[in-house]
Amino acid sequence: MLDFLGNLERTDLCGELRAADAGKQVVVMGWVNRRRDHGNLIFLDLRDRSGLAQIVLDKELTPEGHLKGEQVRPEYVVAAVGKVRLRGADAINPKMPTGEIEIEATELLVLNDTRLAPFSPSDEAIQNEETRLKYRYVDLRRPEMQRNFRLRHDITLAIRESLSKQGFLEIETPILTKSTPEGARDFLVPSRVHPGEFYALPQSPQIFKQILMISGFDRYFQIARCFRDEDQRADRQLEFTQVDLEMSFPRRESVFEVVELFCKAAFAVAGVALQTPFPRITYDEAMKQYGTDKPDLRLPGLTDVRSAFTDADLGTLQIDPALPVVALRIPKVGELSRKEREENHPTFDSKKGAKFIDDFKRLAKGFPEAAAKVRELAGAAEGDFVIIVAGDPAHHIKASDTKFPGRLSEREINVYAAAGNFRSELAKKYAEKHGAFAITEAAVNKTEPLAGAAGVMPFNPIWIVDFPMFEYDLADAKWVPAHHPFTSPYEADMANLLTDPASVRANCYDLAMNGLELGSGSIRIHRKDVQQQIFQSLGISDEEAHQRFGFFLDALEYGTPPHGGIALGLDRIVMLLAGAPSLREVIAFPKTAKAIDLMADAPTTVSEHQLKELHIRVALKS
RNA sequence: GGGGACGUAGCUCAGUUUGGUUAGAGCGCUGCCCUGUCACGGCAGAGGUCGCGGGUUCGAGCCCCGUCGUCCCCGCCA
Repeated sequence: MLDFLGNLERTDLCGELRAADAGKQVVVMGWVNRRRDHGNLIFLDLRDRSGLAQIVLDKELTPEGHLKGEQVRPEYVVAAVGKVRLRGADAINPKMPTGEIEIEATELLVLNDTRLAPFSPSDEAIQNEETRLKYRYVDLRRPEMQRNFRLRHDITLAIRESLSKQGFLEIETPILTKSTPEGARDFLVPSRVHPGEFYALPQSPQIFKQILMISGFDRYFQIARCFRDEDQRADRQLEFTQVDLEMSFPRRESVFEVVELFCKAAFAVAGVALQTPFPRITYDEAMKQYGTDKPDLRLPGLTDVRSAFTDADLGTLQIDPALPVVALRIPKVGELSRKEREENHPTFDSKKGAKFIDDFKRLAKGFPEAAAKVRELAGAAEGDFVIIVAGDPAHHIKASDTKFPGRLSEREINVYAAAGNFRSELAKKYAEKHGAFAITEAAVNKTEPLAGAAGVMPFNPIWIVDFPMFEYDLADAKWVPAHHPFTSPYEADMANLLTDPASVRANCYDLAMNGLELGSGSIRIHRKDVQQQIFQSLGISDEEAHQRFGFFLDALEYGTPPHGGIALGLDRIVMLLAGAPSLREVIAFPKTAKAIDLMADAPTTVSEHQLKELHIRVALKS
């Protein structure tokens, strides 16, 4: 028999009660976490979002309450009325924050019962994702999840506060907007009123925020939902949230300062201190030193070890002498057996036209000097695992060898990237041995700080700058923008737009942290003549440009101030600070890798009637 | 679109190597007992389309083919 709540009002949250509350008359409400029935004495652990408190139901004190206590089961929703009392010295539970007290109930109301859940929020073991997502409401009751969303709230609030203080206005932009053929696949929404026409969900508020600058808002931000219809990853969902901002009259440094300030505030609420300014690295240097444009600074980077080998050595080893020869080093891994090394081999992306040497004993037999020099150059200590990655002349790949002065060739980038991928995969695999990630775990779990490798911080932000403006498309033999076409080139490089596109650097920047891309932005083009030059260098006619971005190009002609901005992945920031392995841990209702909402059961087919109203006919591929 | 891992009780998993009687364990669940537990304890019990379909075989959880689902990765993500 269930009880009504009536006029009963909650006075306290379970997890907040302390010894100082002893003697206080309280009403607490929540879920039964566990029940321990001793016959005439029943203990309930009552859980609400603040934590647990023990309720005691004594048959002598409250025969009715005790009777109800016999009936309740885990996850029943109950209200307990009673008095907080200190536990006897031998009954104190030091493992619980509320372990010094308990609530001596005089009344127990059973507000709701429950079907047997497929798992219990009090379970320690991680459930399989399918079950967790289907019964997300139960999953979200788990203290870890409650903590993640409290953290997400606190971070979002800190960012809003920081940006507001820095003079940014939060302005909403449309969710139903116009499809632009650039970038990712759009989600389309059919128009009922306009047969055959579609809105698109925004991939980002990019064009709108630029128009807000033209509109004179000077500093805009938005915690913006974005939609991209692409395949998912652990750090990528179809819909995700960006901290999106744009500012007028900025130097690049002004954007960096704004971001560094709000990041500092956001990380501070998680108890993490970030050092500002964040370090910077050029795109080329990032590729050379880390083999990626989102480096993880917690581990040593790549080392150029070309000088350790003579041309003859490289010939014997069948290494391309014109391509980079780099060493990657994973500290403290110790000696690996042949079998252990071979298990790592599938991790290496051989499609990039690179090869590796991980058998140093064998290398040292044939090339003792080179092997020693490589370890010396890489700064390898005893027990550090070193691998050489180099170009494989035998492996033909579709990549350009064309060397544009001052720029890495595609094949060079491929060798660095193969080394970079291998580095981060091995770093993950041997995390326990090198210990460089433990300091991050300790920081997010707020346990005692562990000693990481010397100088290693738990979170390592870094700005990546000086990206190339264009990439060469081999298939179509033309230059294509590496970024969206409103990204400004450096003023100094503009003269080369048509004569030497390879040398043009984009005035854009990425923020990376611990191997994750956190954000990306740029100083935009604000002048019509520059925009035209860019289109011209991309081979886009005026007519075509207007068809694709018409309204925006119009707006550009009405007094556009110099402006620029950035967007940071809020979900990824929270994921990092929560120490979560996937975005799904910090998004309340995420989708699976196949883009399904297992709880709501979306997507689904819709009725003929709905389709008809939208002028849509479904034609499935047979 | 491609590659890989996984799928056995409500949950976590063992059993699959080498096919062979009635498929097991822990937790949870149900009933009874228990006044100081907090992962309470004790006794008894229920619970299985071994993801699904097909094949091989005297016989399939185990072998083969297909398929579905979850996860990870490549492609993709201006």
